[in-house]
Amino acid sequence: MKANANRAAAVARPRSGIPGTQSAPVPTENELYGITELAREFGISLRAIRFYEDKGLLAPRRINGGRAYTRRDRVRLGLILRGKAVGMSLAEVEHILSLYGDHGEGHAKQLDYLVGRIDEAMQELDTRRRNIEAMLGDLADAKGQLQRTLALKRRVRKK
Amino acid sequence: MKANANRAAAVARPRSGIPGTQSAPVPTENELYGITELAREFGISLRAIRFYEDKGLLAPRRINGGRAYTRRDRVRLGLILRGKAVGMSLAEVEHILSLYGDHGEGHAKQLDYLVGRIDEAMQELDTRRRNIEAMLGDLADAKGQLQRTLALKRRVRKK
DNA sequence: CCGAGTGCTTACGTTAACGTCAACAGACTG
DNA sequence: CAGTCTGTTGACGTTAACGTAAGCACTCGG
Repeated sequence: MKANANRAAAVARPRSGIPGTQSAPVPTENELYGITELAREFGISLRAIRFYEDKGLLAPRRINGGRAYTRRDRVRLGLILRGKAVGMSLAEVEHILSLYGDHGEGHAKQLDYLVGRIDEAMQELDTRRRNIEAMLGDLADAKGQLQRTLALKRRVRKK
Repeated sequence: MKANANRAAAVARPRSGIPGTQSAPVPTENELYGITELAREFGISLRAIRFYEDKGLLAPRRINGGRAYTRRDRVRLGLILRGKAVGMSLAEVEHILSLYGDHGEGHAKQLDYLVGRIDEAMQELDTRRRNIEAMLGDLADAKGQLQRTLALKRRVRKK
C-alpha cells in the first residue's frame, strides 16, 4: 500500500522519477495522473481506459513505459464517460471529441467547417433530449393515471 | 406489389381473412398491423421486431401463423425505439415498459410500488438529460471560442 | 536479493443487438 | 399449376465494449 502511493506519486510527479533529468520546469500544464488514479476517480477499470486509448480516444504520453495523463486527458475521459452516459457509442464520442481540439492554427475554411459540425452534433443531442423529454412526459402521464386509480381505491376503502 | 398490399391488408383486417368466420365485430380495439407494415413505418428490420419479441418486449397474437400487432403493440414498439434513441438497453426498456401495463386490477401496495419505480425511472432519465445539457453547454462554449477566433482572423484579413 | 505491488501487452471470452442466410409454408396471380 | 410475395423458424456471423487471464518487466522496502 505504501508502495502503491509512492508509485502513483512517481508517475504523477516527474521530479521524483530520475533526479536531475527532469529538472526543466515546464511553465504551465504540469499535473500528471496515473492510470489507476484516473480509474479510481472515475470509477472505471484500467482495462476500459486502455481500451479507449486503443480506440484513439486518449493518447497519454509514456513515462518510463507507464501511461501519464495530463489534465486535458482527464477532461477528455470525463467527456467520454459523459458521452456514454448520454447513450453515445465510442465512435460518436470520438467524433465529438475531435471538435474540441487545439484548432488554434486552422484555416478559416476549416474553422467554419468545424462550427458546422458542432451545430450538427448539437442538433443530434437536442433530438436526444427531446426524446428523453417525451419519455418523461409519458412516464408522468402513467404516474398520474396510477395515482388517480390509487386515490379512488383509497376513497372507496375509507368509506 | 399488388399481392403485397393485399397480403398486408389481409393481416391488417381480419374481415378479409376467411370470410364468415370473423364476422363478429369487436367493439373497440380493432386495427391490426402486419410485421412489414410496422417495420416500414418505423424504419427497422423485420428481424429486429422479432428480436424484440424474443426478448419479451412484444407479444403479438398469431393469425394464420403470422404475427398480428395491435395499436398497443405499435405504441410499445415506438417506446422501445425511443428508449433506444435515448441510450437505454433493451433490458432497461423492458423495465420501463412494465410500468405501462394494464395495472387496473393491482393491489394498492403494488400500485404504490409502481409509482416508486416510475419515479426512479424518471430520475434516471433526468440525469441523462442533465448530462446532455452539459454536453450541449460544452459544445456551445467550443463553438463560441471558434467563432471568436474566426472573427479575429477575418478582422485581420479585412485590414 | 527477493517478494509484493503496479503496470504492460497479447490473446481469448463474453454480452447485447442485431444481420444474413437457408429452407420452407401459404396464398394469390396470371 | 408455376411463380411470386410475404412470412416463419433456426443457425450462424458480426460489431461494440469491455472482462479475464497469462506472462513478463520494473521498482521499492526489507
